[in-house]
Amino acid sequence: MKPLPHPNVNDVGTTNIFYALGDESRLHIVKNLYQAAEPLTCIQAVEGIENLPISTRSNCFRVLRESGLIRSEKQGRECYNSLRLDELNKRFPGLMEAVIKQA
Amino acid sequence: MKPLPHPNVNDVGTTNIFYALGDESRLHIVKNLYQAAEPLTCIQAVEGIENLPISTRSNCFRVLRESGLIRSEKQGRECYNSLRLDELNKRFPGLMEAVIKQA
DNA sequence: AAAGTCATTCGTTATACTTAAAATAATGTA
DNA sequence: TACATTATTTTAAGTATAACGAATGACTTT
Repeated sequence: MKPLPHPNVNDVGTTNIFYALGDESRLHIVKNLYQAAEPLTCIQAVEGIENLPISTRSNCFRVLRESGLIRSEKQGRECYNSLRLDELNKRFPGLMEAVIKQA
Repeated sequence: MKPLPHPNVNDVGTTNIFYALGDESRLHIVKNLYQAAEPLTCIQAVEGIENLPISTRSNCFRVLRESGLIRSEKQGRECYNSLRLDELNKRFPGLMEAVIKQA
Protein backbone atom coordinates (compact mmCIF):
# COMPACT_ATOMS: atom_id res chain seq x y z
CA MET A 1 0.00 0.00 0.00
CA LYS A 2 1.56 3.23 -1.14
CA PRO A 3 1.38 6.30 1.12
CA LEU A 4 -0.96 9.10 0.10
CA PRO A 5 0.66 12.11 -1.64
CA HIS A 6 0.93 15.36 0.28
CA PRO A 7 2.00 18.75 -1.05
CA ASN A 8 4.90 20.60 0.46
CA VAL A 9 3.49 23.38 2.60
CA ASN A 10 5.66 25.89 0.76
CA ASP A 11 3.87 24.99 -2.43
CA VAL A 12 0.40 25.74 -1.12
CA GLY A 13 -1.16 29.19 -1.40
CA THR A 14 -3.87 30.82 0.62
CA THR A 15 -6.26 30.28 -2.24
CA ASN A 16 -5.87 26.54 -1.81
CA ILE A 17 -6.50 26.86 1.90
CA PHE A 18 -9.58 29.04 1.51
CA TYR A 19 -10.95 26.86 -1.23
CA ALA A 20 -10.69 23.81 1.00
CA LEU A 21 -12.32 25.63 3.91
CA GLY A 22 -15.14 26.94 1.75
CA ASP A 23 -17.32 23.91 2.32
CA GLU A 24 -19.34 23.08 5.43
CA SER A 25 -18.31 19.44 5.58
CA ARG A 26 -14.63 20.10 5.13
CA LEU A 27 -14.66 22.96 7.63
CA HIS A 28 -16.42 20.66 10.08
CA ILE A 29 -13.71 18.03 9.69
CA VAL A 30 -11.00 20.65 10.21
CA LYS A 31 -12.68 21.81 13.41
CA ASN A 32 -12.94 18.24 14.68
CA LEU A 33 -9.27 17.62 13.95
CA TYR A 34 -8.27 20.83 15.68
CA GLN A 35 -10.24 20.07 18.81
CA ALA A 36 -9.02 16.50 19.00
CA ALA A 37 -5.40 17.65 18.86
CA GLU A 38 -4.41 14.11 17.87
CA PRO A 39 -4.80 12.07 14.70
CA LEU A 40 -8.33 10.84 14.03
CA THR A 41 -9.54 8.10 11.72
CA CYS A 42 -11.87 9.22 8.96
CA ILE A 43 -14.81 7.88 10.92
CA GLN A 44 -13.81 9.78 14.04
CA ALA A 45 -13.11 12.96 12.12
CA VAL A 46 -16.61 13.17 10.63
CA GLU A 47 -18.32 13.20 14.02
CA GLY A 48 -21.35 15.43 13.66
CA ILE A 49 -21.75 14.88 9.92
CA GLU A 50 -22.13 11.11 9.86
CA ASN A 51 -24.95 11.36 7.33
CA LEU A 52 -22.43 12.44 4.69
CA PRO A 53 -22.21 9.66 2.09
CA ILE A 54 -19.09 7.60 2.49
CA SER A 55 -17.66 8.43 -0.91
CA THR A 56 -18.32 12.14 -0.47
CA ARG A 57 -16.58 11.90 2.87
CA SER A 58 -13.54 10.32 1.26
CA ASN A 59 -13.49 13.09 -1.31
CA CYS A 60 -13.50 15.70 1.48
CA PHE A 61 -10.37 14.18 2.95
CA ARG A 62 -8.70 14.15 -0.43
CA VAL A 63 -9.40 17.86 -0.98
CA LEU A 64 -8.17 18.71 2.50
CA ARG A 65 -5.05 16.64 1.98
CA GLU A 66 -4.27 18.09 -1.43
CA SER A 67 -4.79 21.62 -0.13
CA GLY A 68 -2.07 21.00 2.45
CA LEU A 69 -4.40 21.38 5.43
CA ILE A 70 -4.24 17.83 6.71
CA ARG A 71 -1.92 14.87 6.76
CA SER A 72 -3.42 11.43 6.19
CA GLU A 73 -1.52 8.30 7.06
CA LYS A 74 -2.73 4.79 6.57
CA GLN A 75 -2.27 2.38 9.43
CA GLY A 76 -3.75 -1.01 8.97
CA ARG A 77 -7.16 -0.57 7.41
CA GLU A 78 -7.65 2.84 8.98
CA CYS A 79 -6.44 6.24 7.89
CA TYR A 80 -5.27 8.68 10.53
CA ASN A 81 -5.75 12.35 9.82
CA SER A 82 -4.22 15.38 11.51
CA LEU A 83 -4.08 19.11 10.90
CA ARG A 84 -0.67 20.26 9.66
CA LEU A 85 -0.79 23.06 12.22
CA ASP A 86 2.90 23.53 12.91
CA GLU A 87 3.78 23.70 9.25
CA LEU A 88 0.85 25.98 8.46
CA ASN A 89 1.71 28.30 11.33
CA LYS A 90 5.21 28.72 9.98
CA ARG A 91 4.01 29.38 6.46
CA PHE A 92 0.98 31.53 7.35
CA PRO A 93 1.52 32.91 10.84
CA GLY A 94 -1.74 33.61 12.60
CA LEU A 95 -3.96 32.42 9.80
CA MET A 96 -5.12 29.07 11.14
CA GLU A 97 -5.66 30.49 14.59
CA ALA A 98 -7.93 33.18 13.21
CA VAL A 99 -9.72 30.68 11.02
CA ILE A 100 -10.39 28.17 13.77
CA LYS A 101 -11.39 30.84 16.22
CA GLN A 102 -14.20 32.03 13.99
CA ALA A 103 -15.22 28.87 12.23
CA MET B 1 -31.77 51.29 -11.54
CA LYS B 2 -32.32 49.19 -8.45
CA PRO B 3 -29.53 48.86 -5.88
CA LEU B 4 -27.68 45.55 -5.76
CA PRO B 5 -28.71 43.18 -2.96
CA HIS B 6 -26.33 42.66 -0.05
CA PRO B 7 -26.62 40.12 2.74
CA ASN B 8 -26.69 41.18 6.35
CA VAL B 9 -23.27 40.42 7.80
CA ASN B 10 -24.90 38.48 10.60
CA ASP B 11 -26.33 36.11 8.04
CA VAL B 12 -23.02 35.19 6.47
CA GLY B 13 -20.93 32.30 7.71
CA THR B 14 -17.23 31.67 7.51
CA THR B 15 -17.89 29.08 4.82
CA ASN B 16 -19.26 31.82 2.56
CA ILE B 17 -16.22 33.96 3.26
CA PHE B 18 -13.73 31.18 2.61
CA TYR B 19 -15.53 30.09 -0.50
CA ALA B 20 -15.36 33.60 -1.91
CA LEU B 21 -11.67 33.88 -1.06
CA GLY B 22 -10.88 30.49 -2.56
CA ASP B 23 -10.25 31.89 -6.02
CA GLU B 24 -7.22 33.78 -7.27
CA SER B 25 -9.15 36.48 -9.08
CA ARG B 26 -11.50 37.20 -6.21
CA LEU B 27 -8.69 37.20 -3.68
CA HIS B 28 -6.80 39.62 -5.91
CA ILE B 29 -9.78 41.98 -5.98
CA VAL B 30 -10.10 41.80 -2.20
CA LYS B 31 -6.43 42.70 -1.82
CA ASN B 32 -6.79 45.63 -4.19
CA LEU B 33 -9.82 46.92 -2.30
CA TYR B 34 -8.01 46.58 1.01
CA GLN B 35 -4.96 48.47 -0.17
CA ALA B 36 -6.96 51.22 -1.77
CA ALA B 37 -8.87 51.87 1.46
CA GLU B 38 -11.52 53.65 -0.56
CA PRO B 39 -14.23 52.51 -2.96
CA LEU B 40 -12.97 51.40 -6.36
CA THR B 41 -14.83 50.95 -9.61
CA CYS B 42 -14.82 47.45 -11.03
CA ILE B 43 -12.18 48.47 -13.51
CA GLN B 44 -9.95 49.93 -10.81
CA ALA B 45 -10.47 46.93 -8.56
CA VAL B 46 -9.22 44.42 -11.13
CA GLU B 47 -5.88 46.12 -11.54
CA GLY B 48 -3.35 43.37 -12.12
CA ILE B 49 -5.86 40.93 -13.61
CA GLU B 50 -7.14 43.00 -16.51
CA ASN B 51 -7.03 40.00 -18.80
CA LEU B 52 -9.93 38.44 -16.92
CA PRO B 53 -12.92 38.29 -19.30
CA ILE B 54 -15.41 40.97 -18.54
CA SER B 55 -18.28 38.64 -17.74
CA THR B 56 -16.13 36.52 -15.46
CA ARG B 57 -15.05 39.70 -13.75
CA SER B 58 -18.61 40.71 -13.13
CA ASN B 59 -19.33 37.30 -11.71
CA CYS B 60 -16.41 37.69 -9.29
CA PHE B 61 -17.95 40.87 -7.91
CA ARG B 62 -21.31 39.17 -7.56
CA VAL B 63 -19.82 36.28 -5.58
CA LEU B 64 -17.89 38.68 -3.37
CA ARG B 65 -20.98 40.78 -2.80
CA GLU B 66 -23.23 37.82 -2.04
CA SER B 67 -20.66 36.40 0.36
CA GLY B 68 -20.82 39.61 2.37
CA LEU B 69 -17.21 40.57 1.71
CA ILE B 70 -17.80 43.67 -0.36
CA ARG B 71 -20.34 46.40 -0.83
CA SER B 72 -21.14 47.48 -4.38
CA GLU B 73 -22.93 50.70 -5.10
CA LYS B 74 -23.87 51.97 -8.49
CA GLN B 75 -23.15 55.56 -9.26
CA GLY B 76 -23.91 56.60 -12.73
CA ARG B 77 -22.62 53.93 -15.04
CA GLU B 78 -19.92 52.87 -12.62
CA CYS B 79 -20.08 50.58 -9.66
CA TYR B 80 -18.08 51.45 -6.58
CA ASN B 81 -16.83 48.56 -4.49
CA SER B 82 -15.48 48.51 -0.97
CA LEU B 83 -14.54 45.88 1.59
CA ARG B 84 -17.07 45.64 4.42
CA LEU B 85 -14.18 45.68 6.87
CA ASP B 86 -15.83 47.28 9.87
CA GLU B 87 -18.80 44.96 9.75
CA LEU B 88 -16.62 41.91 9.15
CA ASN B 89 -14.31 42.84 12.00
CA LYS B 90 -17.24 42.97 14.37
CA ARG B 91 -18.63 39.68 13.18
CA PHE B 92 -15.33 37.83 12.81
CA PRO B 93 -12.74 39.61 14.97
CA GLY B 94 -9.23 39.16 13.64
CA LEU B 95 -10.22 37.10 10.64
CA MET B 96 -9.88 39.62 7.85
CA GLU B 97 -6.66 40.96 9.26
CA ALA B 98 -5.13 37.49 9.23
CA VAL B 99 -6.47 36.83 5.76
CA ILE B 100 -5.12 40.02 4.24
CA LYS B 101 -1.81 39.68 5.99
CA GLN B 102 -1.13 36.32 4.38
CA ALA B 103 -2.92 36.60 1.09
C1' DA C 1 -30.78 60.87 -30.56
C1' DA C 2 -26.84 58.48 -31.67
C1' DA C 3 -22.59 56.81 -30.08
C1' DG C 4 -19.67 55.51 -26.36
C1' DT C 5 -18.62 53.54 -21.71
C1' DC C 6 -19.22 50.57 -17.68
C1' DA C 7 -21.23 46.77 -16.04
C1' DT C 8 -24.63 42.85 -15.90
C1' DT C 9 -27.25 39.01 -17.81
C1' DC C 10 -28.10 35.30 -21.08
C1' DG C 11 -27.02 31.05 -23.41
C1' DT C 12 -23.87 27.65 -24.54
C1' DT C 13 -20.09 24.94 -23.47
C1' DA C 14 -16.74 23.22 -20.31
C1' DT C 15 -15.60 21.85 -15.77
C1' DA C 16 -16.45 20.18 -11.14
C1' DC C 17 -19.24 18.05 -7.58
C1' DT C 18 -22.09 14.30 -5.74
C1' DT C 19 -22.78 9.72 -4.71
C1' DA C 20 -24.22 4.73 -5.59
C1' DA C 21 -21.82 0.90 -6.69
C1' DA C 22 -17.64 -1.67 -7.49
C1' DA C 23 -12.92 -2.16 -6.17
C1' DT C 24 -9.01 -2.30 -3.02
C1' DA C 25 -6.63 -3.26 1.25
C1' DA C 26 -5.89 -4.98 5.82
C1' DT C 27 -7.38 -8.03 9.11
C1' DG C 28 -10.03 -11.56 11.50
C1' DT C 29 -12.08 -16.24 11.50
C1' DA C 30 -13.61 -21.03 10.07
C1' DT D 1 -6.61 -21.03 2.41
C1' DA D 2 -11.03 -19.42 1.69
C1' DC D 3 -14.39 -16.39 3.29
C1' DA D 4 -16.23 -12.50 5.94
C1' DT D 5 -15.70 -7.90 7.89
C1' DT D 6 -14.13 -3.24 8.31
C1' DA D 7 -12.24 1.09 6.41
C1' DT D 8 -11.47 3.66 2.65
C1' DT D 9 -10.81 4.75 -2.43
C1' DT D 10 -11.98 4.71 -7.22
C1' DT D 11 -15.18 4.56 -10.90
C1' DA D 12 -18.86 6.15 -13.40
C1' DA D 13 -22.81 8.79 -14.52
C1' DG D 14 -26.01 12.15 -13.47
C1' DT D 15 -26.35 16.84 -11.80
C1' DA D 16 -24.84 21.29 -10.71
C1' DT D 17 -21.82 25.11 -11.23
C1' DA D 18 -18.41 28.03 -13.60
C1' DA D 19 -16.53 30.31 -17.73
C1' DC D 20 -16.94 33.44 -21.30
C1' DG D 21 -18.66 35.47 -25.85
C1' DA D 22 -22.60 37.87 -27.31
C1' DA D 23 -26.48 40.55 -26.29
C1' DT D 24 -28.52 43.89 -23.19
C1' DG D 25 -29.14 47.57 -19.74
C1' DA D 26 -28.01 51.93 -17.64
C1' DC D 27 -26.00 55.97 -17.95
C1' DT D 28 -23.05 59.87 -20.13
C1' DT D 29 -21.32 62.59 -23.75
C1' DT D 30 -21.48 64.78 -28.13
